[in-house]
Amino acid sequence: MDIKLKIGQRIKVLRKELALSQEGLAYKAEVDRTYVTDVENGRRNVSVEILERLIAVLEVSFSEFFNSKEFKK
Amino acid sequence: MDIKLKIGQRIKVLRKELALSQEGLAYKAEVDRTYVTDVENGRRNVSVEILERLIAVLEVSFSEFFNSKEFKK
DNA sequence: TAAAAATGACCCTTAAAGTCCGTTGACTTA
DNA sequence: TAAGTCAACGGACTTTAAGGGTCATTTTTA
Repeated sequence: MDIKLKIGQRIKVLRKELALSQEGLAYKAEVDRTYVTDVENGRRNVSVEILERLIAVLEVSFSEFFNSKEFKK
Repeated sequence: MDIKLKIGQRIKVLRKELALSQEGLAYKAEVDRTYVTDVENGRRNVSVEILERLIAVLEVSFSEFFNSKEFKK
């Protein structure tokens, strides 16, 4: 599966665990509202600085974010 | 420390473990040699697709790449 | 210790990342 | 009905990632 989609799905799962809307995540991470939709649907090749902002809002470290079975080989 | 530099340093460590030159890594990952220099020195905000190519050459998964102390909180 | 190899730094394109405006449809609640 | 939230999508726009040329500097090795 595409890395962009894996990341998008992981973000979506973590976002829902926090009962946050896409717009809420976007606001807190200071990215565009429509951008979050695209990222979650695997349509964006995010840069590491943007990813850092998103996963900070999701309250996980890079290590935790990628410590999920879809990122293991 | 800046996320770009953390990633750059991690790449450098893994690259040296494989006794690979920046040019060798660049060639295998199909990116420019000078780009690898910049990435390792924390001057590039890499996208996840480029990062995927680099860490594939370094023979680690995303999970393994980020399973290093600098990425834990 | 000189040559060769590897890395670093600068600058300039262009392809793509990321923003911002809007609309639409599904679902919920009053 | 109506009004609100949420997600998806499109088009136009601005900003920046990524590619690539060249030369300088450091490191390695013969």
